[in-house]
Amino acid sequence: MNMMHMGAPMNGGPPPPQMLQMHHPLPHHVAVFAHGSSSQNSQAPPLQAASATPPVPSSMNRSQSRASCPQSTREMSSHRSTTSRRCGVCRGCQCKPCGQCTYCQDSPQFGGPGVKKQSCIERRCLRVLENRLQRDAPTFKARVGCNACEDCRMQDCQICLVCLDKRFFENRHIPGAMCAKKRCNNAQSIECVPSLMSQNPADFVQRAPKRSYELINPVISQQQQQQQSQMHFDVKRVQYMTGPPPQMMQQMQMQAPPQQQIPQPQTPQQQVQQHQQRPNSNSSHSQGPSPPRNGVSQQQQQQTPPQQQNGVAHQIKTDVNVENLEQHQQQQQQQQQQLQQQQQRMIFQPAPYPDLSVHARLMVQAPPQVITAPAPIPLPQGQMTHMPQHGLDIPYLIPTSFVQAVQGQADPFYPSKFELDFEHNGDPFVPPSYAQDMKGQVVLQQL
DNA sequence: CTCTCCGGTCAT
DNA sequence: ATGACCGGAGAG
Ligand SMILES: [Zn+2]
Ligand SMILES: [Zn+2]
Repeated sequence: MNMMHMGAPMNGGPPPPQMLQMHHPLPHHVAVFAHGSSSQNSQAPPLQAASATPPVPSSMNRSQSRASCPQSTREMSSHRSTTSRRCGVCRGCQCKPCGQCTYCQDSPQFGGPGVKKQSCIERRCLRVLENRLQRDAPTFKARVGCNACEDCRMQDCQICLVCLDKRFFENRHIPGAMCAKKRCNNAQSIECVPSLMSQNPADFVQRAPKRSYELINPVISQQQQQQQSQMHFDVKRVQYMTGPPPQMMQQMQMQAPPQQQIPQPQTPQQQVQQHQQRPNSNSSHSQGPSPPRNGVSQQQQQQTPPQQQNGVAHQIKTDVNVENLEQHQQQQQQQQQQLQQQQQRMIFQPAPYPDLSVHARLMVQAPPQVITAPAPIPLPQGQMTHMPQHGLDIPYLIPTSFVQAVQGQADPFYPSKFELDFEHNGDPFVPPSYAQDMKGQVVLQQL
C-alpha cells in the first residue's frame, strides 16, 4: 500500500547537485562528473555525458554527510560512532537506486511501503560494508571447505559476507573462509583472525576512512577475457601497503562472479513509472529470503500497472570481469597468458588446497591457480573502480578507463552498464537492472 | 518535517 | 547465519 509515491528529491526536480566535491585531488585516472573538471586523463573516456548527469543527487546520499570531506571527522564525530555512513564516493554511493531490488521496491521512493528501510542494493556503500566486516568478522564462523565436494566446486555466491570480503577486501577480514553459502560437509571451521587490523574498534574508526583499497587486480587482456567468457573470474592479487601479516602475504583470488548483465537504460524516474511488474522481481537475493514478518510482500507492493520494461532486453555479458591496471598491464598480461590455461581449467576444477586445516597456511600456500604477485606494485588506482579510498584518492568514481570497461568488464559491482548507458541514455549512473533472470547475480547482500 | 538508511533485533 | 523489520540518527 503506498500511493504515496512522493516525488523523491532525486527524481523530483532539484537541479542536479554537482557531484560530490572532492576535496582531495582526484587522480588523473579518475573522471569527475562535476563541472568541467574534465580530468585530462590520457584515456579520456567519453565522460561528457557523465558530467552532464551527476551520479546521484546529493540528497541521495543524505546519511553520507559531506562526502567531500573524507576526513573521519563527521563519520566519527558522530556520537554514534558505531553507525557507519556513506563514503559518498564508492560506486554504490554514486549509483542511483536501481528501483528493482527488494529494497528499492520497498522504498517509498518507488512506491513501496518502506518497511525494510534499506538502501538499494546497488547503492550499498563499501565503507559501510567494511565497517560491518570489521565488526562482524571477529565473530564470524568462517569455514574452509574440502574443495572436493560438489558444493565446494560451485562458484561462490558472491553475496555472503565472505564473498564480499573477498571481492572487496581480499579476504582481509575473513581470511581463508569459504563462501558462507556453501554447505560443505567436510568443511572445517577456522578461527577468523582478521589480519591487518587490530581488534580495537577505535582503530577501525580511524582507519576506515583511510582504508585504502590497495589491492591490485591483475590485468587480463581482452582476448583472454573473451576466452574465459564462459565464466567470470575476477582474479585479484593482494597487495598491501602496510606491513601485511604473514598470512596475508599475497594471494590470488579467483571468483566466479555472476554474469554481468546489461544495464537497462532507465533512470529511477523512469523506473518509477515503469514500476515493473515482473513475475519474479524478487531479484537481488538469490538465496531464499525468509518470509516477511508481516503481510507486506513484494507482490503487494507491485501494484503499479504492468508496464513494460521497454525494449531493452536484459542481456548477459559474459566477459570476464576484470579491472584493468594501468601500468602493470603488460607484465600482468604476460603472466595472465601463462595462467590463462590454468584458469580456464580452474573453472571446473577448483584447485585442491594443499592443506585446509589452517587458514593461515591456506593463505600462504595459495592454491595452484594462485598467481603470486610479481612484485609490490605501487597501488595502481583505477582498477578498483568499486573501491572507495576513503580519505585517499579514490579511483572509484568514474574510472577513466571507460573504454576498458566497455570492452572487458571488470566486476559485477562495476556494471558494464555504465558504458552502455552512455550510449543509450547518456547516463552512466544508472544501476544495473535486476531482472529476475539475473536474480542474485549482481548484488550485495543486506548490510 | 522529510527522507535515506544503519544497525540492532527478532524470526527463520 | 541470514533476511525482515523497524527505531531512530542525521542531513537537508
Ligand atoms: Zn535497488
Ligand atoms: Zn560509499
